[in-house]
Amino acid sequence: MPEIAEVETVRKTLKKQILHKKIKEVKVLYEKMLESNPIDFKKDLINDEFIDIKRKGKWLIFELQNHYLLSHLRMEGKYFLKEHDEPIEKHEHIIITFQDNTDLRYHDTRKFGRMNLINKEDLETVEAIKKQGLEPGDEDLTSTYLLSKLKNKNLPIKTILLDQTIISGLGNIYANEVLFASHINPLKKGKDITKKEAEDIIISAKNIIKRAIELGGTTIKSYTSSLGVTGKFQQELMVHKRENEECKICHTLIKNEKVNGRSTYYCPHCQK
DNA sequence: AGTGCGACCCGAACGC
DNA sequence: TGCGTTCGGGTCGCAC
Repeated sequence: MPEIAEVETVRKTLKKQILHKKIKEVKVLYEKMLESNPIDFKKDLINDEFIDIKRKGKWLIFELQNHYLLSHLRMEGKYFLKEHDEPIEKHEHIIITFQDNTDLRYHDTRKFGRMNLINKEDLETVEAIKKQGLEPGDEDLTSTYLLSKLKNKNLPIKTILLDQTIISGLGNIYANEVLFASHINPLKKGKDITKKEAEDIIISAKNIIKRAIELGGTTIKSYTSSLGVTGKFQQELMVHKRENEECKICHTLIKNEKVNGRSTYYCPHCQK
């Protein structure tokens, strides 16, 4: 499932391959995928071209001459580049065809991903983008910032780390890994996090995300595509998806329990 | 305002 | 074997 590292990898990979190619056809095979009206979506994309691809948190922001295409991959979204004459596969929902007869195809098994085509001047008004917090790669993300957000919070720190308005881009996998690296129990309440612990969280988040991006993301499920995006970070996971396996540090069995409805993996010995 | 939870999806895993 | 059921996961929107 794509987290920020995968999204960043997709951004970089696509950027090398689709910029400045004129769009000649757009197929929308699953309309609920779009926040926009499908008719306008097609009309506005055709004859335009991608001129840059940016990212905000887990949102991909495709810049065109006149619009931005916002795309969130959620759990299973993937982009493939294919020749236009290749058969359309079951879960390909949006197909953008370029003048050179190559397709950019959006594939999403569970149909959870979303796209939104907006006018350029409206980017600042899109709530989903506007409310994103600081990113792990952002210099302004400091323990002071995090502590200010944790003050008075009764929620478990694990839940808070998933709140994209505080830290943008940490998903379930990285939240589990960051807390392991910081030796913090996932259930510890936000308001009880110390300055030292907040520092550990920030340092771990920055390191883990940086490392994951270097390795091209996590991708538990195999994710080979025509883009050549294959995550290697899963080999470095310390707790995530390792229930009842030994902790790589102390050999205690890793636990998995739901915290606010989300699978939470931790070492009961290393994360007291 | 802060918090909790169902809905959105469908393949995989599980139960019988 | 084959059927039916349950589960998961990021985000939104609604209820409290």
